[in-house]
Amino acid sequence: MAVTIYDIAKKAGVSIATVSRVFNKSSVVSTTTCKRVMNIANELGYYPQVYAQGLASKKTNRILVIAPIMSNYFFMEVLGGIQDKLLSCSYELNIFNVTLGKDPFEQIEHILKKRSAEGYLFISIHLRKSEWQKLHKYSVPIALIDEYYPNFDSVSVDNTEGAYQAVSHFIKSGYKRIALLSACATSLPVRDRLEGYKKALKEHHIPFDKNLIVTGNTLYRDGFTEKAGYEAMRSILSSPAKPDACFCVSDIQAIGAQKAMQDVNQSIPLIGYDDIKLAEYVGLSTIRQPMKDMGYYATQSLIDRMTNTDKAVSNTIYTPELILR
Amino acid sequence: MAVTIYDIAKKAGVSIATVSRVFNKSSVVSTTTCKRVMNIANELGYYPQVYAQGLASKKTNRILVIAPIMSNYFFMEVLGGIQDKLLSCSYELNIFNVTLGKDPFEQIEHILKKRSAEGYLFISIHLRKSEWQKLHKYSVPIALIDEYYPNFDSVSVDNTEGAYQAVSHFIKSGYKRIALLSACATSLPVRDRLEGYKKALKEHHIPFDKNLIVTGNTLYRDGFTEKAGYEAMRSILSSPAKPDACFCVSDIQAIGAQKAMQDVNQSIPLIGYDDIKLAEYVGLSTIRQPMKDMGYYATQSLIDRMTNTDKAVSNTIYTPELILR
DNA sequence: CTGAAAGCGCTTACAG
DNA sequence: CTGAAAGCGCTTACAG
Repeated sequence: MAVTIYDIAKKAGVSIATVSRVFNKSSVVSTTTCKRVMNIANELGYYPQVYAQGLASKKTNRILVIAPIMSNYFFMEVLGGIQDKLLSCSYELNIFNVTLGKDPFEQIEHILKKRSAEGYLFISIHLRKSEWQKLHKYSVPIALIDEYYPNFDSVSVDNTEGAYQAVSHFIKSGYKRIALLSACATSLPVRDRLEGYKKALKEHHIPFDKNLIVTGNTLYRDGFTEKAGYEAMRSILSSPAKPDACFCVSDIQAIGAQKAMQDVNQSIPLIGYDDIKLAEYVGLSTIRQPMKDMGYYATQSLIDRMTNTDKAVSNTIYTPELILR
Repeated sequence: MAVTIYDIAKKAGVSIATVSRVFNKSSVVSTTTCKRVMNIANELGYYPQVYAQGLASKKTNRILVIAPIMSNYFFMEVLGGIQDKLLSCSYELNIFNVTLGKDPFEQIEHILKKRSAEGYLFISIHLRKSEWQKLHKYSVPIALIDEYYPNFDSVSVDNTEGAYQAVSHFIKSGYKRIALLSACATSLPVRDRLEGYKKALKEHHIPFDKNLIVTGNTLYRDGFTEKAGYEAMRSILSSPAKPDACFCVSDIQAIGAQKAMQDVNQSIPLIGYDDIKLAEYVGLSTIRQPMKDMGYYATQSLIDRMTNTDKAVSNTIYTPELILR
């Protein structure tokens, strides 16, 4: 049997209300009783039961991270930032994985209805406007990472700008036929990056050629895999009118692409996206996203909202940075 | 206000006990009332409150993963396996990060005392025998991944064997001065791999030379980083008596090591450890650990124990596999 | 098959 | 500063 506040109360000769107050740091308790209670609690090895606390106080003290799949680089880094921030708070962190194949909105709505957390951190969750609207009606603290919607606090990176930088750099270096190694087009960041790609071309009066947009066949993880990158690059290199440079929507795909180039002993300049830690070690040029910071500040702004419901909505948009290697 | 069983009970004209039974699939409820209750629950958008359920039933339906840091490759893959298994069960997954710098045993003991989960999955947690002994006294279901202790269910890989395979392969290929690119010596797997390294040397009558054991200066994450690998390889390559091959205790370090070799334009054969997905794409030979399977089966054996406390303890030990690239 | 009732371990106005 | 008491939303013997 676990120790309860009743055990402590009895031994300390006080009421359970007092014990409860001690643990809630309600400053009204006298120092002496506070100390006595604490000592006895330690002695008995007391730990408050989260479930009882939650039920009684109607607070869960939990933050729920909602994300597609957790085992990917971007997510890992963002999560690192979230954890860093949470270290200084007393919130517990839960993670919910949106199952692929099922409607994400439905899953999220269910989760929200369960009310198992006080605040929600959405990572790379992309919904329709009408769906965001509906979620907004739940009027529960939500912060978005890697997505933007005016009604919610958010931290994202200007994907259009990132792609624009990469492609512009190629153009300025004299390249004309620039391939876009893309991923699943349902992904919003992917679409934005395509925008940036087009914008750069247009600005330099290079006609858009849709044959230069290539995707791997592997659709697992929206195509953000080494394998998908490998496949796409193989197909790029074997196409009749070979491109002379390639912008790739993620580093992980770019690493697959590098391998493909090596395997057929051909090489064109490549720029990836994300700047995952590995990029530096495999000599990959890329567009840097401050992933860790994004996690950190999104968490901060979520907590701010949780403690102050009517603070103004903040939408932070980072500018990505071209890293040449 | 969230919908409760009271609301449903009233609307359905039954008692709350009946509503509760419907949701607990207690088969004693008549099909007609069951349907009626279900319909009303859906209509009202009812979701049971986990905290109330937990308090009343004294069950949490949670599994807690306890691990050092989550943002590393090994952890990610193992977690993938855990999640795969959990998909078919109704347990919720929580993750607790052991904070570096503080005593891990103390942290774990606190967590266990809180009793916030019904089963615990330890990933890469290495304690003293006396500490495992103490944890065993809590008589709560615990399964170990990447660690072995006779009293707990566990899934691990024979680290000594893995290192032995790698080093033996080098020796058979004619190499004599084989460096060991190591990591933090407090890590049990690292120590076991050192064992295997020594064993292979001994068997082939090659004297052990401790100058061939190299570690990076970066101790972050126990030295399992690209950076630490890079540093170590730089120092290896600049040592007076340069080795002619190198076995590295993790792929992530090996990738750093590859970069180091490139930077100084030297190259010696390298074998890593883990077989992370990237290894294939950077052409890294390695010792494969079935990380995903480990997560999957450890979870399975934990759940088995949770449902059947006195099943025999199972210690699964995988044999690693040499992958040449 | 169903209901009344006690209880899970806390929190928190309300008095004093 | 402290206590008595109600209540959080469920579950589960115990009767019937």
